[in-house]
Amino acid sequence: MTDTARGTARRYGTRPTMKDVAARAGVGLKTVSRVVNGEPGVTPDTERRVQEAITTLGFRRNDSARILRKGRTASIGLVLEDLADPFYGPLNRAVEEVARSHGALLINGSSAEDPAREQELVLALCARRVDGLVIIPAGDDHRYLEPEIAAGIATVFVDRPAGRIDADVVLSDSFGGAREAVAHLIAHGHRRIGFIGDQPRIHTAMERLRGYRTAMAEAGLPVDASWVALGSTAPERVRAAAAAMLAGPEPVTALFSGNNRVTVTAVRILGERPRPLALVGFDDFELADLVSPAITVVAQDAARMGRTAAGLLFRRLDGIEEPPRRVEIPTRLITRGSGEIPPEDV
Amino acid sequence: MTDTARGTARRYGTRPTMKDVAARAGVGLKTVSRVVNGEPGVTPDTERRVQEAITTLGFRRNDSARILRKGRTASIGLVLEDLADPFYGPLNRAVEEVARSHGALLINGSSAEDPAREQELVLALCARRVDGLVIIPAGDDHRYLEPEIAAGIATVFVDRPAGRIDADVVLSDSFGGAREAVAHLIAHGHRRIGFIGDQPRIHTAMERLRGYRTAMAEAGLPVDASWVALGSTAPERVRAAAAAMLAGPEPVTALFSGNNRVTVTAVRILGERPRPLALVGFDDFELADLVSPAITVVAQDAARMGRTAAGLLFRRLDGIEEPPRRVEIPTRLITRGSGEIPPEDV
DNA sequence: TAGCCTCTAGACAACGTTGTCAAAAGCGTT
DNA sequence: AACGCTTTTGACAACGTTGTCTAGAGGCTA
Repeated sequence: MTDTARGTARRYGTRPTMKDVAARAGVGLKTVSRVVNGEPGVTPDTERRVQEAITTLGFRRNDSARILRKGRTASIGLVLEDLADPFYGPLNRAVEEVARSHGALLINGSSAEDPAREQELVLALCARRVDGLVIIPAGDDHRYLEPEIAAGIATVFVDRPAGRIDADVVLSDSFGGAREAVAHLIAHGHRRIGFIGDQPRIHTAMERLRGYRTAMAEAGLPVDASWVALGSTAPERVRAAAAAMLAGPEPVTALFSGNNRVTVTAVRILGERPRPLALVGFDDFELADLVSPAITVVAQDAARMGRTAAGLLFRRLDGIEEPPRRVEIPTRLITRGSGEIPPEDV
Repeated sequence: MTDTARGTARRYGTRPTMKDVAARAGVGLKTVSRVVNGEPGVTPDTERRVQEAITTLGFRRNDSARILRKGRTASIGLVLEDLADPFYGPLNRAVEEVARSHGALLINGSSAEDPAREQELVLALCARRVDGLVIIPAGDDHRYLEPEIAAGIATVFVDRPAGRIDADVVLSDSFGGAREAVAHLIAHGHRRIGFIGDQPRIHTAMERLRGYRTAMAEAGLPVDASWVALGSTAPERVRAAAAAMLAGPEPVTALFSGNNRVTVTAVRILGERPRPLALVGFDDFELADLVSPAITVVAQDAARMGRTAAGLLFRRLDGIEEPPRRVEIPTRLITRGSGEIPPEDV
């Protein structure tokens, strides 16, 4: 093969470069670059020759080199808590769609709710020079991001606010949603209501607790210390918390669960009890209408949160300068039955 | 500031490079590289000076440049059908974990079940020179990947086999699972069983259909053409298909649903009917035990599929040469009630 | 003290692309 | 036939890192 002699042969594991294509087509390097990028100023005839060489050699532009040269990577990073959590699926997908519409790829990873791992992941993404970051924070101190932001990496936080730095953030109205949920239970006659939520260091957990307390206070109801349980969302912990609230002479007659994992466990507990227990869960889930009783929930619009966050990110990337924004996405109470069980039935 | 004069000042949006660090620390470029990468042959004193400069300037290695130089990107691509589909959550997460344990990042995207979009996404990942790809194929012709594979990009297909190329693939035992499911219904007395599955161009849909037909044939049961409906998994389509099977003088007495989206709709339909209908679904889902009746399913181990696929990928990346493998992950029938309803009750 | 060896350090090229600039070619006008 | 203009083309440097190679410093032995 003449190519071998010319030095444009392909060894296994070695890819042809623009130089190879140029040699093959008998044109200059830059001309190949122009063809590959659809830049003007190339004769149809030359273009054809280059295209031919590209096809024969199986050339594909090396974006690593392009990125190095251009400075922009056309990729954004998404750091969330757990890729397997159904709550993040629609959010993930929404961010991807927006990225795609801007021609960017999505690099993502799970922090597993571990601040150290979050930081490690975020900095790895920064080293890759992603153009921007969408972060569902696990930690509560993000000052480590300051040099990165100063260097131009746009950053938007979702679901929970950033810690100790000023950045865009998109939140659900946790406080309002929780307050509405608890007020709903109170309206149906409950006076002793338990709250099982996520770890206290998680912002949304505290906001939902605040909503709970506010609704109780507004109704003039006292809150017994034993009615509030914050901590891990592991089923055993949730079971233990629920058992504690349901024991004793004055058990709670209704439960407000702070997120979808807690809710699922709570539904299981309900199913095992002889008599129903009123329940409202924060965050909707598939089939919530099919279990019996159907579960009343405070629904968050995860897809909208993702879209909003990614939209904000690309606004920044498009160079729009404005002070950091805080966007709150409203929640919606969906009544299905479990929240409307009166205390007498419990 | 002396730095300005020296040319090592930081402008907004410009990051310090190793050159800047070197100038600041008064050492050579390569020495900085050695410190950054923990290579030996640097005096403790020199190392300290370099570290100091790194911290002051807020330097972070540019991995784009590193990748260009080294040829490996330490990242793998994952292309799946829909990031928001709960079935892919655990798979996604499992792949991520394996990637992480190998020090690689995960770039992913949804094909939305569109072959053209799959190809576009895959080729974009190849242009980024990911080290390997895990693909849940939407298309049925993957010859476009040949040059990429020849160039050394490792590729593993999951859930469905590759089309017209020879590559590693990790599958569920769709045939066996379906056969077992239908045999289970037959064992409970059903003779007219409907199958609602995914589009015929999807490999798993056909395999499950084959399992269905085999089980029926093995029991000596005829299959009426109207009992089989392949197509979109949109709720309306599934409803229409079910309605057709349940109409007429000889309606089906049991339903076998070909994937979890179909199952969810089928559960809804069941709930709306005055009398129960036997149902077995392919693919487990959260709360399948809590709806009533609880749903009997053929469970796939998505996490194991992801782990296996990623494991295979990294084996290839570690240079292990062997002919393409086809791994089949067994399924498991989980009986919960809906599959054990006898035909008389229907 | 000369000779040799080891260890630290830096100069330089290379990875594959794109931006800049200048040369060459084509064409119409005078 | 000479000039100027536009269009096409390619040479070259640069992006920020790492691998190779060599120089210099320092210590040890003969």
